[in-house]
Amino acid sequence: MTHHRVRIAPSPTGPLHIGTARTALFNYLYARHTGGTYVLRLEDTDQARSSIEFERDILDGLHWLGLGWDEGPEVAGEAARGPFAPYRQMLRLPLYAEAAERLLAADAAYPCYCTPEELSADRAAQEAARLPPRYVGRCAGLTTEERAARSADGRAGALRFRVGKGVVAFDDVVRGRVEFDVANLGGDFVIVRGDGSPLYHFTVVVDDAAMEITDVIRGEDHLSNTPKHILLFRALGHPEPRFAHLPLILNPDRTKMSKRKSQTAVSDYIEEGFVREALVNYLALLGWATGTEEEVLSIDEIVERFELDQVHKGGAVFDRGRLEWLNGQWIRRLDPDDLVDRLRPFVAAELAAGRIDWMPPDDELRSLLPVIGERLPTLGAIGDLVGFLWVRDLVIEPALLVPKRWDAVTTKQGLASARLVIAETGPVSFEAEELEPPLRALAEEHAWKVGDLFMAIRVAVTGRTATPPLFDTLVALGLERTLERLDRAIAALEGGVER
RNA sequence: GCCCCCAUCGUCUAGAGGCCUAGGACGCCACCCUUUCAAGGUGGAGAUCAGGGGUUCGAAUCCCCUUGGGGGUACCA
Repeated sequence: MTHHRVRIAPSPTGPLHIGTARTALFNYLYARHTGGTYVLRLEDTDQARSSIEFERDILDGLHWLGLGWDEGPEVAGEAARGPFAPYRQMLRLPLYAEAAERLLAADAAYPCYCTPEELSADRAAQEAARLPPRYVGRCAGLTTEERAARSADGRAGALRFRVGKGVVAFDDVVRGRVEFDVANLGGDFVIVRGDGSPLYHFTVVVDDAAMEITDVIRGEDHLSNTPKHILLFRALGHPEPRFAHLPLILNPDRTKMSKRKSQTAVSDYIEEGFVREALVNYLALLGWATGTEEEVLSIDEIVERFELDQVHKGGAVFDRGRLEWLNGQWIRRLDPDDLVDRLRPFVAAELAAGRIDWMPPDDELRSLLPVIGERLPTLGAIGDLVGFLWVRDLVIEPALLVPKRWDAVTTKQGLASARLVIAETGPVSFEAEELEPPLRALAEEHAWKVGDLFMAIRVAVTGRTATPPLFDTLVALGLERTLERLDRAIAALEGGVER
């Protein structure tokens, strides 16, 4: 049995994209399922667009998701670990130069001196003639003397790979047999720029060969590039890996998921309070299914069940609603202490934003868990849900105070008598179970609907109509602050309310 | 334009010739629970399996065509 080596090769030209995360996940799943090796390689040859900030965002994001790799740079900007180091393409330049030299020596590639103007003129002419764009091969047959003359002119030669003739076929693990006629590849393509820097199609093959990658698992957008890669593998004298092209993640309009039409940055999902378990679970189920009716799965359970050849062929629309549902499932499954740890930064963010006035201690947060857990679609929703617990002066919309069936006078009377009842229970016995019966009795005594009474109290102490259960909320607030808020609400009702 | 890929409820999917009068999940609707909101439970609407031809005793499943959608066509990755 072969030892599988797979890789994720992100380009630090933008923040970690949901699609990259999914590709990373599938590589991870495959490596772990087969007991193989999972490599991370940074493809930073586009120096104009690459940055260390993006590199950090990508590595941190993948770590956050729990998709650790066996070889590659652990931390942005730092050296990599593994037998094939370095794992950052800008540090591997000599390797590409050497490979380019070999291809040139074998005449598998040749220097091309065409100017951008010539090239775009060619393209324009082809377009006018309604022909597919392709390199015309102006420099393909240059003699050594002609090449020397052009170099002497000071023209920088790019290196073009000879595409040749024939059909390239391969067996894609998810798609089956795929064939391309080399004639449709667009002619000889550039592998090294005029300035000597190598291009993607070239570096990816040189590195996959050097790093002994056995299975290339990537997005479907690379399917049409695969014949170029295969040709390069052959020219370099290296056996071709197996290829598996994953279906794309789509915008709601079924085009390739993009920043323009969807939220694509993993960091944005983290900031909203999605948990890694849910994101991983959701992403794994985009384009793959267990074949059973299991839906909520941990990453280990997914590793166990994952099979690359069960991956779907068709693209999948990113459905945020389903992700939110899974997020709720996972929030409810988390260990309480873990959940407190994860919630804390979101409460801190509320404080930093000035939406609350102080930071609750961990044990307070923890005691709240039973009533807030099932009400949090995301961790970031905690402020909206119970932020009222940690503000000094609650702002209440007076009109909200009066239940639909009541008027201001009744509300005032209701709150005042409720205040009396609550005060009587005293601080020692201020518990949910003790608060409810007397308040219900109060409603009955006045022939009020309990819902109306409870709603008036709810709004008075929280400022909202949707909250966790009322009595748990009162206990969380404490006797003193409960009474204080009731007093303020009663005062606000003075002189009636417009509605 | 050319090349390649794809096609089951709105969405994610089960389905590898008879088990399918097509199953599950999200979302939606109703009911139950209930002090609000959730969560949970029960039920419902929702797919002539893109369309048309074949193959076969039998096709969502195999083949062909059409249509539709997507991706790729750079001295980007």
